[in-house]
Amino acid sequence: MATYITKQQKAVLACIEAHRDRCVSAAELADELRSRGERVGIATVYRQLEKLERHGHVHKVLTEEGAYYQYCAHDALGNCFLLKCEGCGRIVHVDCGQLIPLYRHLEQEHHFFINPRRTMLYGRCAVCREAEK
Amino acid sequence: MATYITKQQKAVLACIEAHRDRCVSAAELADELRSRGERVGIATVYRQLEKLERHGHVHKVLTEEGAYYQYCAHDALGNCFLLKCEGCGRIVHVDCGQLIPLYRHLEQEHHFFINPRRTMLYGRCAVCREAEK
DNA sequence: CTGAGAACGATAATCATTTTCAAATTAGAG
DNA sequence: CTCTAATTTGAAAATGATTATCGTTCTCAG
Repeated sequence: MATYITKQQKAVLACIEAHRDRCVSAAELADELRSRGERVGIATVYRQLEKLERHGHVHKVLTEEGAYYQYCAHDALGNCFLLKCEGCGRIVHVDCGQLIPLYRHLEQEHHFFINPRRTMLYGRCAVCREAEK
Repeated sequence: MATYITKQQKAVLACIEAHRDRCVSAAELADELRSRGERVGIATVYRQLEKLERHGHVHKVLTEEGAYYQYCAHDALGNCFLLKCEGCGRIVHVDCGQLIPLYRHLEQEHHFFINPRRTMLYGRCAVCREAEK
């Protein structure tokens, strides 16, 4: 066998899945798991998150304060992309076909093949935009 | 007076401005400045980059390998965006209007206002794509 | 039940970035 | 030009998130 299924593995997946739309750091996840009585080292949390990211179950988001992770349902890919508000930090999932023409253009004219799982657009959500006036 | 104008300040700005479309790390900038005979410490490079970013002269890009900086002419925005190849790590600077319809769509339908300076699309460049077959 | 291989966790190592602080630099006043 | 106070610098130490190490523990096919 190539892979063992461990209780830590399940625990990390379950914990990040429980958060759904919120982004959490590795440290937050570790703290939460420990407060539930799970015995999980921070290194394992990082290892699991990396594996989950490779398999497309989790999005990794880079920020000034370090990396954040977010659960990502398998079926919502392809037409789905991510927006992150620079104001409130919230990550918005948008599921619409508007990106397809852009992806096609980049492939044909610029020979670049987008990975939607990894791509995040930055900007301001309506609330923060309004608040700044 | 609130601010002194130093030669290091001018040197950092001139150096990153000379790169225009390329992204450079703080270490690369420092090396280049030193190879030109400038006496500049790495801490000062970081300090100047931070100041330049605050003033909107420079665009900071976060990657797995650390931060990259790119000179940003005030007028050349909107139509330009960044692609990063997950294979070779190269950052491609694309200047075309193809993103405009998407931005407009996001504003009108999803009430989200994109910041092109922060946004980076991830994927595979033609070379890496080909090499993987 | 067993053992080889996989995963674990504590801790050390890494490395980009930030902070510290004495010395050097700047610019306005005299 | 000279003096001085405030700012900036750079070498080195500190920080802090992430990764690597390695002996121990766990998993599961046989």
